[in-house]
Amino acid sequence: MAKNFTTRAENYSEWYNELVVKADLAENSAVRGCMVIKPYGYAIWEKIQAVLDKMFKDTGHVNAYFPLFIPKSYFEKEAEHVEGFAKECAVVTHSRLRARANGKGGLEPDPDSRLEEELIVRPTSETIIWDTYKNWIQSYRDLPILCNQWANVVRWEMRTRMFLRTAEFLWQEGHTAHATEEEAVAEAKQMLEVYAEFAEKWLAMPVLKGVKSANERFAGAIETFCIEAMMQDGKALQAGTSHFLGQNFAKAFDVKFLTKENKLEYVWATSWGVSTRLMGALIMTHSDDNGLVLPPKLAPIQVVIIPIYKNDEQLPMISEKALEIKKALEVKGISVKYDDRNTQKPGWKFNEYEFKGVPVRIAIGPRDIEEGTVEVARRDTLEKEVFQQADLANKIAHLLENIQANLYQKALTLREENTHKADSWDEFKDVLETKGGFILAHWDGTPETEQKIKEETKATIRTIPFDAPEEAGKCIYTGKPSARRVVF
RNA sequence: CGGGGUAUAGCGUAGUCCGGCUAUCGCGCCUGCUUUGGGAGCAGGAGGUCGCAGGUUCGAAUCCUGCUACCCCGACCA
Repeated sequence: MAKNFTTRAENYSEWYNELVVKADLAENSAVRGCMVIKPYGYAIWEKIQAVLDKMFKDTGHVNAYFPLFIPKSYFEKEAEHVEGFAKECAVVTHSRLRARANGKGGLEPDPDSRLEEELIVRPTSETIIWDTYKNWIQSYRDLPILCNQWANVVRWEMRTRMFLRTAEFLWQEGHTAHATEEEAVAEAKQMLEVYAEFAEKWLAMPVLKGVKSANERFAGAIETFCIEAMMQDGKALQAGTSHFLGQNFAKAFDVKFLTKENKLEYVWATSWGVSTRLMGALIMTHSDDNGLVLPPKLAPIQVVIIPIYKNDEQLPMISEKALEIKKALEVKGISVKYDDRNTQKPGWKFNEYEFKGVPVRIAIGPRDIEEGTVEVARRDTLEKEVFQQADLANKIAHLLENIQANLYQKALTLREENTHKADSWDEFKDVLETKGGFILAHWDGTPETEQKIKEETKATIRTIPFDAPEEAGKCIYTGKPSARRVVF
């Protein structure tokens, strides 16, 4: 990726922001740190929702909905959890407004309406869900509970970025309750697999599956599994997490059940989530200087047809052919937009749909009508080719598959080119400085060492990969033995 | 929350140091004509509490004080 998307974009961040604006995905809201997701951006989110929702249901989950407000005291019940989220909560203190007392006009919270207990706008729903689950669970026959919630959450972040970290964001959060530790761990791992499959097959984004180190773990979890992707600037992005919560929340909310053997035991828990950040990942993984590049499987518009005509007499004939093509494509399940607006010129439209990342563009004009052809342009390579109209639908369907595969391969190649091994402290620092990207290195497994490495180099352990080969080595920092490499 | 920066039309900006005529220019928008295979040309037109609140001054976008919002870097995070 070059950095000349616009003359103003001086770094990757600016490039990304420009891209979001030009592709018409979202804009900053008047509300601090929040964003407005525009119709085209939301269409992508709906697609993500639809696919994930089906995958959740295929793995036995059901949807439910829990309250937006959480009583403050719920947070106080799980010590680590409250510590993790306390600094970024929106707090509701009053229930009504009144005219300002100083008589200058305007409104102020009515002091008489002060809430006895403040309500927290959910930053995540573990607490209120576990408070609810307590009432749902008495016996092993009530387990497992496999619920998912599609919702918005609020985290009062210091610094925000569209899609990647907004004060309010949309997500799904799964919360499950199990009778045994093994079952809960299996659930957490299964959902990570679901996320990884979604990322790779739908987003065309290769991910590393693994475990978070203790320092990076979710507040209140025993183990955090994650998928990590590499963006085009070589930086890592956490694209999804799945947590094994052990019995922490069951103990905090006193959720016990009677086993077959009539023994009272605490329930085992998991939670897992992905958010609108996935859209940020999608943008940063594939886009180029001409705008967004969407993988065909997620594009709200997969094919756009643009008529080219000199005068209004030519249009009906072209439209007839274009609509015929549109119909043939739609029969194949391809989503097609025919843009016959006479308010914009063809060149303008070409640019417009490139900004929007539409995978395939078909242009059809008088010349094509005569010769029985169309001009087909693919967004990923920007190549144009003349296709015969005969059997066009099959050719386009094939092309879409081809683009999907190509995007994945391109992203994978980029990751591989930017992943290096380091076997000594000097080599580690050198690679970090000169190459960046992911570094595979040995680590002694202690939080202290991780912390020291972070302090000295700013590098963090992104994940401890599941599929890392067993390989004896020495920690790059302390020289102590290590069984496998981790990803910095 | 620490460091740096910015705020002028829908968007991007000039002007601010050194106060002074009707606040500059480009994109976009509207009207008309000509155009249409890669962001059209010409002509005309509409659009402004110069972030907010005070202050200094004959006079403030410009100087002073306070506030707010946004952007970048860091810490934190999905």
